[in-house]
Amino acid sequence: MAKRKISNTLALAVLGLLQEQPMHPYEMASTLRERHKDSSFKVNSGSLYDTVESLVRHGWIEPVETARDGRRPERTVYAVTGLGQDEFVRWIDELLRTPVAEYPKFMAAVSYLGALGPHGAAEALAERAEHLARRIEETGAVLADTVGSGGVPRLFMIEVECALHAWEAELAWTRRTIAEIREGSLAWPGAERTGQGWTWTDPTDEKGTTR
Amino acid sequence: MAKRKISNTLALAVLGLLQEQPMHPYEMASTLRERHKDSSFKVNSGSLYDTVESLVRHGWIEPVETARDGRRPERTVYAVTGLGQDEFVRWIDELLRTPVAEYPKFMAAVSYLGALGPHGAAEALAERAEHLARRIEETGAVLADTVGSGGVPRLFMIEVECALHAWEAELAWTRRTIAEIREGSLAWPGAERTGQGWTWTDPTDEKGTTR
DNA sequence: ACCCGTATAGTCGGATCCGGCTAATAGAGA
DNA sequence: TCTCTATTAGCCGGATCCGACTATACGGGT
Repeated sequence: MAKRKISNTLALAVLGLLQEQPMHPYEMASTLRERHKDSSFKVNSGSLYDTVESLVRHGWIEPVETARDGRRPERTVYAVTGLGQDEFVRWIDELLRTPVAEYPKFMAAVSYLGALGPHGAAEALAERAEHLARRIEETGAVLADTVGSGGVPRLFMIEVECALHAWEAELAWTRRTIAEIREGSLAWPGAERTGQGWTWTDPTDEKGTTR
Repeated sequence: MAKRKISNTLALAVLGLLQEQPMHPYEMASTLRERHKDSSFKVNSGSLYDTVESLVRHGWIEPVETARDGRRPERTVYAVTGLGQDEFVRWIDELLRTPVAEYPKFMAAVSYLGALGPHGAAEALAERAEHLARRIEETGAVLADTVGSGGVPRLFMIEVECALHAWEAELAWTRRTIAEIREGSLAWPGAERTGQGWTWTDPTDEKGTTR
């Protein structure tokens, strides 16, 4: 599959907002935050202006007016073009259809879980589990009093449900792994590379070397 | 929490490898690929050399020799320093303990699931589900014939189990959502923004609600 | 003997990203 | 009335990242 000319998903958010009505960048940022979309998109004002400019260059959006209130910096209002409208839908479709490799920080750390030793690893994972549990609870509450109260249709916050589900899975894995470490069912070899391949010490076997 | 001076996790991979023995960058890349660590770290040769240089600047690693075989480009071999060793452990600990916001492409797309309409959305999700299922199967197979055969201790590929778990959760959510769309239990309001707020058509209620 | 694909090893320029900055206004409080 | 902070709005320099490229060596086929 050919690479997309614009890959930053913040551009997708911009396109989404302009689908509703023309806006200036600052309003995009505040609207995204208001709607809790800042948990699915990294809303950074610096990147936002770059992104908008890039969308203009590609002809997906265009400036429609530049207004000025008093002596405040002038705001440029943008609207989506026909091309932008099409690309918006095509892009979403593509992102949904084809999973792409992502590299979450957590995976990186889990790769080297061994380095902390069984005790340290369980400790660290336990703290993460607490954070996750708290975050899940908080997000659940937000969801309950926006969608739950009927203020916003469920579809408009479906990504929050999705994220919640993902965190729950991560929490489950984390807790299970802590348990396995503590009960010893996850063997903790000391890693040593000797010439070709690996040598490690099986903890069930007494003469162990640790690095 | 103060921001880390180096945030690219590829640096963590480098540190991890140099924990075992000194190496030159090209060997790091091939070792990572050999051990399937390239699914947790984005191994890009360009980034790798930049990363190594940055680690040197920070004094976490240092060049120990520059060898040359025949007329091939010379290779610089690096080793981890004491500082680098400490930081390695501290960094892993921090990454495990505190979850940070990440912005997967999938979440971005799910945010605008509505734009595809119920039919298109279910279609797209269904294709994703197939891809995910295939990937899970393939990865499971790899895991089985590396760890399963006893060639490598389980701890050394624990991140693969973790990723597998995450994909399974994503697949479950995806399938459940497809089902909800198809059976109509996920209401599909037509989004229209009228002046302030939205108006949407609630399929159960005839006269739209406004927010 | 020659060609082609792959492995080895690394460089470089340009695109992207982001944090920190400016600057004006509105409103709260002393 | 005067200062202090928050909000509105956007800009910019430097750090980071990555794809595309160079160049040599090696092994196998024809």
